[in-house]
Amino acid sequence: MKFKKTHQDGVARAGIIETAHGDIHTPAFIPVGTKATVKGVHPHEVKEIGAQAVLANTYHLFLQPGDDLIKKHGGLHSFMNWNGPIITDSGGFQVFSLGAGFDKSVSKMGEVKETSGRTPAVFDESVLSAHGKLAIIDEEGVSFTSHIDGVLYRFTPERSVEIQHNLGADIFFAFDECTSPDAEYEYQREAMERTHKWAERSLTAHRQNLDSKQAIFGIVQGGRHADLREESSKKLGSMNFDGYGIGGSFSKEDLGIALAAGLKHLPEDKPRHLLGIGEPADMFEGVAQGIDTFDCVAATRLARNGTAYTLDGPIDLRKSPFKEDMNTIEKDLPDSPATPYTRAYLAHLFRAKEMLGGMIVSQHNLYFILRLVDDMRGAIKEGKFEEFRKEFCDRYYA
RNA sequence: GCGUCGAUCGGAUAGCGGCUAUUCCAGGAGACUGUAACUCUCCCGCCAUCAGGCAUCGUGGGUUCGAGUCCCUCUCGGCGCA
Repeated sequence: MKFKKTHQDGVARAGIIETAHGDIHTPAFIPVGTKATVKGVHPHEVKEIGAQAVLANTYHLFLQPGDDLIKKHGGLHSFMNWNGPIITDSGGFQVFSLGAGFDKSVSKMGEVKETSGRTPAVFDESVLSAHGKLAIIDEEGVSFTSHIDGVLYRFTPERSVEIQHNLGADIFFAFDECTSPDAEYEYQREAMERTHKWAERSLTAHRQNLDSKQAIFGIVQGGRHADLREESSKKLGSMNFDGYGIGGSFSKEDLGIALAAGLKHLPEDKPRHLLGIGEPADMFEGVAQGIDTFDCVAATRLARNGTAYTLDGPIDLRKSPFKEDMNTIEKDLPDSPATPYTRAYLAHLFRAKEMLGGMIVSQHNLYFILRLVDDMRGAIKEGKFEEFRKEFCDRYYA
């Protein structure tokens, strides 16, 4: 993998990530295909809509169908019939969503509230069940029970690298710990330091495999604390990763601060990915601060739940006003895959629980977000990024 | 006509003498950012200063400390026999 920066507009930048399976022109949005499928959208449609790459998940594919099977199949590209670039996430986010975030209403951008919960360093089924969680973290790694069949497994940084080698993505992430936004400062520091150690172990494990042509990205953590973020970026930036991810969760207001501090000491000539962020305003902020790529489930999840992006903000097609709305989702995006359909038809599909509704809107939402980031790239090349940002946001958030 | 069974929120249901009448669907309003998510939450008789208050199980009576639950009347409907 190679990265070339081609344009600069303030701190925002445009460039090209070259992989064995093709180029990614950045800034770019990478659709999420957790279980080797972008939910509800055919691979050829994902391509036609304009996706340059997809992002799959180590945890999910390890559990089902198993990384060995995918290796036997010839790797993820062959398995899912996607011949473009593929990125795999390490499973670190699942440590959060199945551990600290389990059975709580904490999400990636959740409200911040203080609690005193600490994560025990012991692990077996009884401890897991006693804590009502599916994952427990210790210094060496994470023990977790499968959400599918309850079997106990263990991930370490080395194991995550091994699995991701079997999956064979062009780019993969080092195993990290994604903390809850409501964890206290001391825990954020502890988790960040653990993530740093895991990053070193991941890097070492990866470089030992001389046959691998895969690129490895390290993940900056530190929660919503600027000092931790800066420390994390300094530490990770000094390691020889091929690129970097900005991970974790933070309240919406803190995203800008976490980005500024988290990107501060990363090398300019390596790509930066902002993990799990896909709201337009947040992506504008990311690009403005020098982020090159994003991935996010929002486009497809919202779509399956009936919400479609429009240039005037999201609309929930299940709501009563759309029952007899004969307009298309977004008349100002005539090339959207959803253009041939009226809001009334889509509203009907959702009410009738027909899967086609979610499929069409998934395509539309992906098209909307992909195009938005493409337009950001175009604006950077013309030196008009901030103008484009203002123009879009003035209408979208009006 | 006789007998019998039944009538509970828009629909379907639970409820067999004891707090606030159950659940599902439909309807309404929200949520969703490295996907345990085609999911989840709340509302769905009336009033409400959001604490609560007042109603209500086809109708009208009755028994009882207490009735959707038991008894009688009527109305409507299903079934059976004439």
